[in-house]
Amino acid sequence: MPREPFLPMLRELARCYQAFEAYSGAHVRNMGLTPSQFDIVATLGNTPGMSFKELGEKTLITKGTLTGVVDRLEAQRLVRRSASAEDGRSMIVSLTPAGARLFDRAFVAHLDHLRQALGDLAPAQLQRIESALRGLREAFEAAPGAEPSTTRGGRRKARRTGEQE
Amino acid sequence: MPREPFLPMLRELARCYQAFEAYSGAHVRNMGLTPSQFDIVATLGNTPGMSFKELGEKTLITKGTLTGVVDRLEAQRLVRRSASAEDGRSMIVSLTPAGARLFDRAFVAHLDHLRQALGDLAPAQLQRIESALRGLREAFEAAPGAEPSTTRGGRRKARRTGEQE
DNA sequence: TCCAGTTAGTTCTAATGCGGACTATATTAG
DNA sequence: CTAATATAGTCCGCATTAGAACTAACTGGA
Repeated sequence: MPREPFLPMLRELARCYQAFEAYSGAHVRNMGLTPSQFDIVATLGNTPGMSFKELGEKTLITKGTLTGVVDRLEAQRLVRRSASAEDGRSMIVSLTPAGARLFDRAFVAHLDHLRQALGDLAPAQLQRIESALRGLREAFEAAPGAEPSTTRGGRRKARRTGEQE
Repeated sequence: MPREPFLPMLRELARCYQAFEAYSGAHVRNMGLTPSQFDIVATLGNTPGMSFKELGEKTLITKGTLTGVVDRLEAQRLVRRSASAEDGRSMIVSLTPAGARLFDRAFVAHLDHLRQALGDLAPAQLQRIESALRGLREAFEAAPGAEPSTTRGGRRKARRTGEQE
């Protein structure tokens, strides 16, 4: 048993995230969507649409996965692809009227569901958790060897070229 | 923009977990393992082996997934299945000598990698993060409608049979 | 003993998920 | 203008992921 003080914390991070995913995901699936699909619908709600790149950054879904998820949402007539007027490479994803109706129903219902779990936590407590998590995330992102992937965490723009440990 | 105070916190939870996965996963992949496979090897290291059930609880991998992950590790001769002497239904998974050697190398290397990101965090800070996360997890697990899955979080033992809201 | 109910693992399906190769388009250097 | 480079999405291979159905083995009570 190595006495690394951060190991129990990392274990708790994984358990906590999985508990959230399980709680949130079960409810989302009851509404006929996968968690990723719900993320997309929730992100596109009340917007005029956005590019794959922007959608991927907001939902933390990598581009390769995003193509498939949008494909399936499009097959259900919940979202629509259209060409960008500004950039010939870019596609705009937006909600169809049916998608917007689903958003109106599902998003509110999901907030209610989350409130059942988190409604009792004080705002100050939520703030503490959030800042604790932010500090932890920044530790990972700032570490040497932290690789900004093509889509995810694209904060810094193209540092050195070869960053293999 | 609904003013739910917990939404920014949940977003930060997801971002933080993904940052950890990206940081940890990239290193693990460089060693020729997937994150799940590494989890299994790390969990089995320095133990006489354990059942699928126990392994699933410790690694947070559901049993259906576990079968496939262990299959691939077994194909690489890193782990071994053997029948349990006590329970005819149960299989014991343990590291082979090659798996134990991999554990010795990879686990230490991975701890070093994690220390590069987390080594500067004070123990008190780690404690704060850990207890913040524990409180959050317990909120999800205690919420009405939180369902302990077959493998994960098996704290309560087999309540009612059909629980579909 | 016998049986109803439970549990351990496997199998199956559908959907992510990541990384890398690929195409088409944009941008920049010269 | 033209070549080199970078970017947006798609496609591919491989591995995970949840959940449900299934089989075999255990457990309890009558």
